[in-house]
Amino acid sequence: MPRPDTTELQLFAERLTARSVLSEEERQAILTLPTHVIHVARKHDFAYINEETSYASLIASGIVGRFGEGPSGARQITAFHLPGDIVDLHSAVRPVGIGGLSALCDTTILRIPHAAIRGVAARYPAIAEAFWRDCMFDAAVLMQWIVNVGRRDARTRLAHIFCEMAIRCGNDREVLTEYAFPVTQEQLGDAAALTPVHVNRSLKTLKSLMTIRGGHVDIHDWDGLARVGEFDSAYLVADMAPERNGRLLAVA
Amino acid sequence: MPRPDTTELQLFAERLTARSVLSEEERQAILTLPTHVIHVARKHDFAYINEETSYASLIASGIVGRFGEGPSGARQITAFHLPGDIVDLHSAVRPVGIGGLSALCDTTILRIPHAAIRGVAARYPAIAEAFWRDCMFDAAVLMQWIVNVGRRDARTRLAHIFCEMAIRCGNDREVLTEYAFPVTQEQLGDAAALTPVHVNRSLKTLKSLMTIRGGHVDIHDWDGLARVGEFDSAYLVADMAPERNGRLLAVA
DNA sequence: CGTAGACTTGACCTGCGTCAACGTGTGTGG
DNA sequence: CCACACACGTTGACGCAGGTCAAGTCTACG
Repeated sequence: MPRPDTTELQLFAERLTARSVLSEEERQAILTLPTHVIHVARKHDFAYINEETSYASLIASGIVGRFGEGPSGARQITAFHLPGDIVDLHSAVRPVGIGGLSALCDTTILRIPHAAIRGVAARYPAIAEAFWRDCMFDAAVLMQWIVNVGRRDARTRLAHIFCEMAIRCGNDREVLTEYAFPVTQEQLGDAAALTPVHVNRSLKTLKSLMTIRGGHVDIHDWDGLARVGEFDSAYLVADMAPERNGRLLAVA
Repeated sequence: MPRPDTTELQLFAERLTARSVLSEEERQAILTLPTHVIHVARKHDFAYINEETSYASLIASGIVGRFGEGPSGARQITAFHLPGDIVDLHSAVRPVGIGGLSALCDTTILRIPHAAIRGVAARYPAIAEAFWRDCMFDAAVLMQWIVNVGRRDARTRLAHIFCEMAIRCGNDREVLTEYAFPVTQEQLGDAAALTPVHVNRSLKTLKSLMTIRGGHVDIHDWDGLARVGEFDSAYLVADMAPERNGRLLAVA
């Protein structure tokens, strides 16, 4: 009888194999990772910067934001994480909180002990490689986020975020012109480095291209939105030329 | 007879061993990596986003900025790299440019073929782990950069950058109250998401805490600068508790 | 000693923040 | 089934940090 968590681990395994080449045995090793379910209510933080951890967190459902904050308490969201993401895979190799983690809506999480993650990575070098590569995709997103927050105006920033989520919600394969994105305008502001008031005003100027209502995004004009958002999906998608993503570290 | 590049590889090896535990044999494997020297004149770009590469770039001397840019040509520097850094270690596992690379001053670079990097990583799992960990330190810096650009005012942003460089120039061990940082105010602006004019004005308000002149930074009041810059070095420094940084992936 | 790139300074402008009030929807208890 | 509360969204008036434009000044190097 299959364990109840298999479905969520499968999501994670799919994400990995979309970017890296894994054998069936390796895939099975991922799917049999031990997990422990926890629930986090919306707007609750469940990890803090510089905190030491002994497990990684796989999102089963919901949305998680990683954030930093200034002494005044002003938050800056540095990344959104969706179901199937391990929000802190990096902690396998440096088990220190690199930022806070907050559930943006009601979220359920599977905790995976670091020991187990390190175990599969040690036994299967191709898995270690896949983990490392996955972390590098996240880093690519971070760089775009800096450009977004640093060099674009409010309208453009928001458009860019909605474009990015449209791709990521479609599992980096297809563009979803409609997807669930249950965040408040205040949280959008924390991500885009804007005040909630200005988010509201800017969203109105995007009305012909996209709308968000009740946590649901509708993109009416993808090309237009991508143009306004100065969005190029290249940084997100893995082209799966096997010589790029397959077992580069495997001993000959 | 030692090869001429050994000195620079040693810098890189030191950086690795400051964060990860490596055996003498593994250290030797790093030091005997094949390299090829190239020189890049100041203000010249030598890598572009989405470009495919077959080597990684170790800085022997000089400073390199990674940048993104908007369609209008406005640049945003997302990271500074110093001698001893491999600016694109991530490319070992995803050989696609994640951003442009520009020499901020005259810079000499050692190119190391991906094949060689993958070779040592495959032969020595502890080295693969060290590489991965190193990339994660860079990611931690990226997150702080987002907070910096998103949520702080001009004066604070600049102070934060000078604090970060004071630690990094001291090899993440000591705070240098004086260090070489040969960048123009325009480049500082590209990093802090400010115009050169405003960088100039903001630097003047920091005069009592630090000054930069002719590419040389003098910090007159470290505590004051760190306070103004809302700077906490925890994200940069590796505490070397061996159970955190040593050979986590080594098979028992 | 001239020229080009960096730095400086001033005057003015604007995108976004701030503050404050008012809608709107949804879930809860009576 | 209503009402009331609370969180979220919306709108307007106004202020300011930082952008923009433009004119110097300094410095290194040929």
